Amino acid sequence: MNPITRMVGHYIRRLHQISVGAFMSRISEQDIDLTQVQFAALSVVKEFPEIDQTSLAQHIACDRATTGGVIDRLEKKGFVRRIYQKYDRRRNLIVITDDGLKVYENAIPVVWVVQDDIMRGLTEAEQEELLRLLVKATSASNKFSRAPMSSAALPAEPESVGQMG
Amino acid sequence: MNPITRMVGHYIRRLHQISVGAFMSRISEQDIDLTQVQFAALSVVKEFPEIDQTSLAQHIACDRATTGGVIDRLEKKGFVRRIYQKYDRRRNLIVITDDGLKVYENAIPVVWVVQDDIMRGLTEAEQEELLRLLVKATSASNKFSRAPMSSAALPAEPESVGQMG
DNA sequence: TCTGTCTAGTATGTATACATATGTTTTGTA
DNA sequence: TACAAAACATATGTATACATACTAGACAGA
Repeated sequence: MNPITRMVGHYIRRLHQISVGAFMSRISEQDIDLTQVQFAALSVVKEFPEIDQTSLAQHIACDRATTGGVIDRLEKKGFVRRIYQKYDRRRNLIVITDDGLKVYENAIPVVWVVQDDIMRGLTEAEQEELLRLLVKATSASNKFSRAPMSSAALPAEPESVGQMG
Repeated sequence: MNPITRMVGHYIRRLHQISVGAFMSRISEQDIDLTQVQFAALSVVKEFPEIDQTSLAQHIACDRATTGGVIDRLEKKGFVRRIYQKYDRRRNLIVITDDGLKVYENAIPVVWVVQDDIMRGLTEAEQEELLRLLVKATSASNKFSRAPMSSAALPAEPESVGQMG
């Protein structure tokens, strides 16, 4: 048997592919033009109006360069706007548009369908356990990634690791 | 709390980032120039000498275009060679080089360290359970991805995957 | 005020990941 | 044998993902 079939990383990569594929498949069915990451960004921008890009990056667990690209594409579609300020000209503040809000709310039900697609091979108890273990593993290993999720975006894990982002 | 914190896809993406980050971190410590996917490709090429790119793609669960790029980079580093044939000029057959074999074998111990990095926040029982659920979920949802893993690359008995080291 | 440091965003380059299209070659079938 | 169909690799374009480097701006201490 090939060694890669014993690598947990291989299955994580695979499940990520499946997750992305399922999202794109289900979201296309509804004629919605969003990716998984763009949806995550929209949801954060909706919850925190006038958030700056660096804070947004921490919430969606991307680095600043990647987040800039995500915002570029969302802005091009008219789903968010950048607000340029006077009192701190380094910062862009991001806000969701009416179109963005509409798209976001239409996409929410899709998320739960995708959730089921990804884990449909598991029993209900297994689904809950997988989610629990994913949350636990990501919280514990947060420091290994260059773009760690912000503690604000983590579900109540007081001893979150220092940011490197 | 933000809805993305309840999305399983978000944690899968996050754990994938962590997994890739841990691999690059540990592999760099050993001055080895390989990515996770390149390692997977090497391991398949070593096990199946003169494999063609499409079969390789199925084993590492990438599409053909991506796999072509992976082979390009491995070839540029001198870790694999493409063999162009006469009796079927559509196919490239891939073989591992001596350098590739050396690098591959040096990288193997790193994989188990990474395994531990990724799941270090979990108990031993939880680690086995996570791996089992990942295998089960990926097997069940295989059809949702555009680049499904070939059945040949899937473990015949999921239980055996849980054994590490 | 000046200066060094920090921060925010961007630019560039590399690596997956995949859709779609193209071109070549082989194969199956009429 | 001729031709349609399938297979294989590649080309192009888009989207994460991140390292590194750079610019501009803010800020704190001398």
